Amino acid sequence: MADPTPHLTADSKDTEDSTPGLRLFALLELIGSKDHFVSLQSLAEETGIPKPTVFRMLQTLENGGLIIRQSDKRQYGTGTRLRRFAETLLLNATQVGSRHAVLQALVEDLGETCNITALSGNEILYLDRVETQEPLRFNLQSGSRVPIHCSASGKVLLANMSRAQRHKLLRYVPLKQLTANTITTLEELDEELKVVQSNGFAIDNEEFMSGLVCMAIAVPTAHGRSNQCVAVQAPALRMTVEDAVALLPKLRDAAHALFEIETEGSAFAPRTTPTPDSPQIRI
Amino acid sequence: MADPTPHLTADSKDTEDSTPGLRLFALLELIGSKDHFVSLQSLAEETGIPKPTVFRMLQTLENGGLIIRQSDKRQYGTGTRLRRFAETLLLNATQVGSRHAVLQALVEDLGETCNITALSGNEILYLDRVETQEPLRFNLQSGSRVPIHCSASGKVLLANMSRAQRHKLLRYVPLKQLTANTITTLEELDEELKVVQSNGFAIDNEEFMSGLVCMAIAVPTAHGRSNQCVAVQAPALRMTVEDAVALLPKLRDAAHALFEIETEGSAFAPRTTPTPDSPQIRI
DNA sequence: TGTTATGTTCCATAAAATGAAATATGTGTA
DNA sequence: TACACATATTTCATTTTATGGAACATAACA
Repeated sequence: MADPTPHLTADSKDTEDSTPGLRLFALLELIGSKDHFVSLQSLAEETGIPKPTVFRMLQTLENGGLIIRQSDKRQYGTGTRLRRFAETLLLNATQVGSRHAVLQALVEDLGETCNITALSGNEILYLDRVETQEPLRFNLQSGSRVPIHCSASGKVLLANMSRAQRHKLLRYVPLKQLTANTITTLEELDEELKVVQSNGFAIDNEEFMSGLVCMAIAVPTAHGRSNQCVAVQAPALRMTVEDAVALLPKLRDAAHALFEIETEGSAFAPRTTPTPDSPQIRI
Repeated sequence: MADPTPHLTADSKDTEDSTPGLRLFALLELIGSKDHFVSLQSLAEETGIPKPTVFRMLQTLENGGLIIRQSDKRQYGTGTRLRRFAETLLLNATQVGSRHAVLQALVEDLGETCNITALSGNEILYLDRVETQEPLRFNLQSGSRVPIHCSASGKVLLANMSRAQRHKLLRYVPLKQLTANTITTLEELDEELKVVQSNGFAIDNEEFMSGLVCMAIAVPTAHGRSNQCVAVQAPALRMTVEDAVALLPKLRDAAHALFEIETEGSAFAPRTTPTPDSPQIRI
């Protein structure tokens, strides 16, 4: 049975253990999150997975050298291979590091919270996020997801797609009304996206959450369509739509920096953004 | 269609893939071992696994939030969940017990606060920390982070990188001036790193915080570059740079002990540090 | 010694992984 | 525009693996 209804996991941090491989990894995460050795029994209890199954999973992990058993054979802990993996991973996360640095600099410059987002499935995924120092701010974790039709990032990425592609994607996405401003029909959305496309940026004018204004532009790519955005957001009290538009040049600079990070190797990064100097902006 | 490439993976990366779960993890390792995004094709080639299979595996990993696809959907990289896992793992690994013990012994020996640190993204992460008994001391929690360019650990790890990798990482890291001594230009930093590399240790001479002196050396690894440091720190009033250098041998012993803990299994631990007996030290 | 908590094996069944081949999608070129 | 080529995705019959209830084994404890 193909599953026509995509799961909107929203912000639930439940690990979707849809397949044995991911279950195995989840078990690994559980073991790795302890600072002490753990018994089969406790793992079975904590995960709710039957003991024989956990037993076999642990056996598999041990064969792989990912976990080890203490001398008495009854307690499990993380293995060398796993720790080496973790170290290598962090060591090579230089892209993430640079990305984060760009975001941080942008936030310090603008004084408002900024995000790097990506399209994942039919939702917008927060890749990274740096918060403003202002006491009044909205709280969204890096790694969480928001709907595509009522977020600035979502609209930018949709506007970058072909009409066919977009409609295919939106087919199973309910255009849920989250605030009074949320766009809830395909026709209206198509209209809005035309504006977005011609402007080169998208505004979320309290369409996702009342009182929250957001602006996003696409991070250019060397080839193909963009799948990432950089966005700024703030309470409507502090940032009007006009204020947001005024930040555009700085966002563009950041987007370009992100582009250069993505295309790291290429010594010379041709500016692929059309970037007309002064596009006529319609709001 | 002549197939010039024999199916044996050239890379010797062959881990006993006795089961799908481990194969999945091996794929994850391969992706995590790159400092750039990779295509399905290249993964299929490198692993020798047929494309449709790799495709499904990647799909699984993406569903689990372990990897993400960038821009044009054709390149894969490590996801948020995976990096969080790596950090948690290093912070909580089951050998923290022994690790902590080594640190504790070192602190008792030296009489000053010592840390174990790791690189995560573009920051230095405090993995563990034991405080001196002295009443005058600086307060930094285990789990907190400091900038890479003005910490002894950061400089050691940067010195261990290739020039290209380092510059990629530093390109977007603002070299913020935190004290009068902070190095704030790439040129000066490059110079300093040469010294660090030749010395085999790094000094933070009140570059991060006024009045705080710190020295760090890398914890050796069996394979690849080091991602961890052991460091000692103290108020400048109590420890001059010369004092710090005098502690070098004891730090080296501790680093070696940590190395042995990390590689617990391997009966014989070859000393991978060059460790020339008396390197000419430039300060 | 008996009792309990925990670890391990068995096995019929359900679920998942597999990869060759076909199809689709994009990318570069005439 | 069309065409060739590379890469990505879907399909599907088949093999392989995972699953968990129940039985069995072993260590821990009183």
